[in-house]
Amino acid sequence: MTRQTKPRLSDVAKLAGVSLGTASNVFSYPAKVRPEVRERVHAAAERLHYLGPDPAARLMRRGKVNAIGIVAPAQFRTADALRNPSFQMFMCGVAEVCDEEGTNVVIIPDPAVSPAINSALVDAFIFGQVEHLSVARPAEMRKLPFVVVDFDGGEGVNSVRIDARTGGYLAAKHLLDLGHRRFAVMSFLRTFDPAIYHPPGPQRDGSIAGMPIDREKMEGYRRAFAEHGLNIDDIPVVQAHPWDKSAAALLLHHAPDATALLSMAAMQGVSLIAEAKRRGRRVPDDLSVVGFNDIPEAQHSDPPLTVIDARNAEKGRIAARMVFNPCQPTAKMLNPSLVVRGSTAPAMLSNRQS
Amino acid sequence: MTRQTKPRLSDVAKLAGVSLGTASNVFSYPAKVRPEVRERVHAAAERLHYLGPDPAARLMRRGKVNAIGIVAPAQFRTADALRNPSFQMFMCGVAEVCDEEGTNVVIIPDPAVSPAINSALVDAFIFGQVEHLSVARPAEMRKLPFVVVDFDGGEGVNSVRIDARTGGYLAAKHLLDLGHRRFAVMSFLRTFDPAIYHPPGPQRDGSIAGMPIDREKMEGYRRAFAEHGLNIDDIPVVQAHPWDKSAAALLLHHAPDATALLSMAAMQGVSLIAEAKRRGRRVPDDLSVVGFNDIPEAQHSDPPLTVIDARNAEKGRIAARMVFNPCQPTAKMLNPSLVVRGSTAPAMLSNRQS
DNA sequence: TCAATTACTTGGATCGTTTCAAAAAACGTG
DNA sequence: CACGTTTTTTGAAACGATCCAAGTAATTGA
Repeated sequence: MTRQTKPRLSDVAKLAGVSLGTASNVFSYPAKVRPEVRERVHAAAERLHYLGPDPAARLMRRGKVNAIGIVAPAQFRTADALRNPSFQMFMCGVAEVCDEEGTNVVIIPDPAVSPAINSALVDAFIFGQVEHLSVARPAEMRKLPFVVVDFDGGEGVNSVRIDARTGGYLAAKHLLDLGHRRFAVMSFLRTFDPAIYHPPGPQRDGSIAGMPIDREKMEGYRRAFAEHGLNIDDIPVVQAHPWDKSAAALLLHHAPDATALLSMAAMQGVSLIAEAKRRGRRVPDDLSVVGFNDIPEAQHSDPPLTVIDARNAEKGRIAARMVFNPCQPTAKMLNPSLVVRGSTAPAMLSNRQS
Repeated sequence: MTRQTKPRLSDVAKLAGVSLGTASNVFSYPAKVRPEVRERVHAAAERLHYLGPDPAARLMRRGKVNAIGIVAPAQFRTADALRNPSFQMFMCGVAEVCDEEGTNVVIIPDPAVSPAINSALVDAFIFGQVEHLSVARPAEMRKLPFVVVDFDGGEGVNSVRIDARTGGYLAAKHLLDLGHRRFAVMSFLRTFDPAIYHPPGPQRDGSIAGMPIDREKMEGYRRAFAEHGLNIDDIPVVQAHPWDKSAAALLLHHAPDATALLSMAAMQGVSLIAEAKRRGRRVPDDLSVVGFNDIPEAQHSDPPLTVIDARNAEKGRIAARMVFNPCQPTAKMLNPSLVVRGSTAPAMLSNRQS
């Protein structure tokens, strides 16, 4: 007998001398089968090198895949998701729970960029940083549980998000409390287009921040500034993709006298430190920098970057648990915290007085 | 009519007044269907909120999932894979190709740790850093194409690997050429056990390096040393998990007079720089460090770490292309290169003479 | 020993598509 | 309009398991 084709459960059943149904039970509900028979079936499976029920066929009947899908943030393809440090932390959190549950993780590009989501075989979806609820349509249509991240889905939708408003507030307040009064902001640009410089001015709208969550950070900054009689509209902003290496130079060029920088992304915070040092400015002596998201790079830069910890891993864990134990849909909000490291210091007296 | 259950293709076909087969063709081979009919079917699908063929059923018939699986390195669960910087780069490379092909990526724990691989719905497997060919059994049994990484699978098995021997050689030669003569090595421990100090001695065997690829690095070091009349067995080695933060201190404690450090992992290289600075040693003035794998952290440390670039992303791209265009199985070997950054400098004269 | 109870097994229906041979329709031509 | 081609459409048979009602065997109690 040539083993041309892969063994099916029916082959195993035949060899073991039992019915297909019984063989199926051996693999799916072993308790239902007499140990002796079970043994025989396993032996037959062994001999045929049968690896267990075909996942596709099982899925078909059972409707369960043993996998959950993480959908990349807006405009991201799979590779972008894997490259992004804060999303990596989020995925790690999700994966920790999946490892416990014994399920696989599928990474899926943003549906706006690729239709791959429609052919994704998963039991549930986690939509990473969401802009519109519409991305969740495929999940709703397929009646699969899902969670949206960093977005308020409203009634009846699971969501987890960080209180970015408070995060922004804490970042700005930290610098203000250190006596800083001359600021510049690095905000988030979703696309890979060149960085944009937004000069101070009262007419700036929400578009100077890339995602809903970034607008919230900005509001947090605004509130902290207001408490010190400053207006965010008077502060220069550069909007750039998190990996745009030219952005740091652009910001430092347009805000040469700022003593404190607020970055909405941790990577840009790290770049700002590097670029500042390159320009001969000492961090934190001449210039303080605060980033957002406590990524590993923030800890290894020199000096280590002070950041707002957006608790990405925890966010991932919570999101995963939500889809694993489907219950009343809830909107969970996490509290960020300030992690003070070496990139911030009191403003020098000379700067304070200005 | 209550829409309790999700619409099936047969519902769409009925509503559109065509046969099931034709409706199927509309979604799978539109060219086979008259535009007018196609239109009608699409309209019916629209009305029923039908999202396209059920992936599970399609998979069942077609045998294609539109996803490929990346299996985590030995002993790694999914979360470990996502946390490891050099494996991240590898996965990014894979993902880039998958994004082009429009397929999803599934991350699967090492079969030795979790059986999730048996229920993984993928069209092909990429086995990340492999120790034994046996991990590929599930792929062989299911007759799915696969590639093993950093391992020679022998005849008839696809593989991609870095020439780690040359990598090790380049790293050691770089330091030797700079005049260094007193070394210490940080090698790789697969488990989370405490770091192990291996004193110099002729009896040390392969176990002082964790994976096949690490033994190759060690051989590269040995060759370079031999060219300068040195013996690797006379050099202290600490073997540690890449994220074991205590390992750097252990190494510097046991090799206080080394002027050059060779690390088999980039993260440990970064840690060594940090720990050395903490102990008041200047890098690269007093101490040179070379790491392996050009991860982002290597670029952002201070000073930036000199590394061997193991071309992880390229490795991922090649692995992915191999499983997408199944052809004659090949064993592809990549050449590493030395990336000189700020963590290495000529040995001081006083050290040279010793 | 027989009926009642319990513990396993069985066979066939089913999941929602794709596939493919065969039938039907449409088309072109003399 | 009858004929041969070509283009479309049809209907039934897979794909490889799970599920369940119904049947058979083993066990118990009297």
